[in-house]
Amino acid sequence: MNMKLKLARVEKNLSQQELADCVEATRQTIGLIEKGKYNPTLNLCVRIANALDKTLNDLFWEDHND
Amino acid sequence: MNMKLKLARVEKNLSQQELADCVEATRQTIGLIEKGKYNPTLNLCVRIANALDKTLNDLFWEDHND
DNA sequence: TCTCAATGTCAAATATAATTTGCATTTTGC
DNA sequence: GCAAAATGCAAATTATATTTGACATTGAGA
Repeated sequence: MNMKLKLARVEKNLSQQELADCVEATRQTIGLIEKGKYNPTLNLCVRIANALDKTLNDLFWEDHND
Repeated sequence: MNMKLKLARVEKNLSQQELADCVEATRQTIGLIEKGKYNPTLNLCVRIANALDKTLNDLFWEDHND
């Protein structure tokens, strides 16, 4: 479950459909990424980050310092 | 051309083949990503970043503040 | 020069990300 | 309660990331 992405989207008052339109993806793809059931491509991650004024790390990076 | 990735790999004294083995990918895939001719998946980007002790932003984020 | 490791490149095959379509379920506001 | 928007879900299809295998090129060292 990618909470960071979902929170960033909701903070911008965007529906999954609206975000999908912004990044030229489909609603389903956004939904799956938010649910963590997905392995998107880098380009799509970058488009999403830009659309939400975030960085890759903000949305997709987990610090596993082990 | 993804210089940041190439530099991070060379700093660790890893060949493309060795990095590929670390992240369970092929030499060709690593080579293409370094050449910027490629759109890897998020999982692979994360594996590469971890292998090189870097973050997603370190290797794959360009700041286009416009 | 002669290897040999490292890298570049190409084509074909495979794995899987992403789309499309349709319908079910849940919210939200009237 | 009702209607519409938003989200979840699943199968079939398309697009493309990744692999496999092979061969060429480059650079460093013996």
